[in-house]
Amino acid sequence: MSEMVERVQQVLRRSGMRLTPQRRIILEVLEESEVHLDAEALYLSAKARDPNISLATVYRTLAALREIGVVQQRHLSQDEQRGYYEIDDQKHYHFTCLRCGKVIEFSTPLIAQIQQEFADEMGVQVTRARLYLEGCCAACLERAEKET
Amino acid sequence: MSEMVERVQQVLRRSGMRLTPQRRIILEVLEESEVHLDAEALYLSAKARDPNISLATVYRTLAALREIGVVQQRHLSQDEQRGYYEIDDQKHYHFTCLRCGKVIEFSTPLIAQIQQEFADEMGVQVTRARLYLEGCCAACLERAEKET
DNA sequence: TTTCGTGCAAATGGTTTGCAGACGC
DNA sequence: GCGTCTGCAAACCATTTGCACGAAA
Repeated sequence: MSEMVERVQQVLRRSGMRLTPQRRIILEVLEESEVHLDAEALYLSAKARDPNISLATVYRTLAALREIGVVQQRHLSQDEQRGYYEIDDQKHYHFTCLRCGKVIEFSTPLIAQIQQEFADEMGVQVTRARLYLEGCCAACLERAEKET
Repeated sequence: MSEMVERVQQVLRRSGMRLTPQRRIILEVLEESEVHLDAEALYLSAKARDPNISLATVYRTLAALREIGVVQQRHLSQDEQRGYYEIDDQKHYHFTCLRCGKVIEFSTPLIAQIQQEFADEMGVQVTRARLYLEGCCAACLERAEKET
């Protein structure tokens, strides 16, 4: 069992929840995936390991994992209402190419600074920051250039 | 006619679209609203001025306005899939209190810096940045304090 | 008089839920 | 055994769409 899955088991336990085979599969798929998965994609990958798993279980597991802070839901583009899911390793952010859909992850210390400054100024507590950049990736820029 | 509405009319024209009474009402509601509206709330406010207006028209208008860059759709909390809409005045961001739902708008020059640095580093073009902070507002922090 | 926009109602699609059985502690 | 979890199917709800009519250039 991966270190991450083990950690999640602890957290689940503390909330009176269980690490079932289905939940383990979903965690593994999330952990191994290179790309950002929506519920349907996650369901299909999970189904490959356990043909009996149901989409409802995927959603319920995602809800449970979000509740305990293990998984984050993303809205990668402003024009999409579907959710994408990933293990919450906190401090990384996303750039989405509006042309080809490619997603690039990045990080920056400036977000922590913004968070800090805003919290100090307003007397609030900031527990999460989401930053999404959108635009056109290098490959698409190049392709657009050629077409001109 | 407000300056903003007039400006929008130009942009609509350029795309072969019209500024109908319904669209004007929706723009006015968006412009005058203090809070962030979802489609349903926008529909109700618009209906107060024109009882015949339909929810479908609200959605179609929002889609049109987003297409020409006049309106932005927001996902104010990670746990909500419903969209909230506002006139796109670009450089301001949102803090949402997860306890009471209060939304605070703010701005910071650091986002422009992040955008710039990322674009330079990766050779991409960044056309939009969305930043959402979530946490607990001052009032809710205080209330929580008292309850302890 | 052609094009674009609207209202209505029905369809869509992602997500949630009720229920009865299965499983883990 | 008790309480949690699952699969299935039905329900939900925000959003979209087809269609026939209405309005604007």
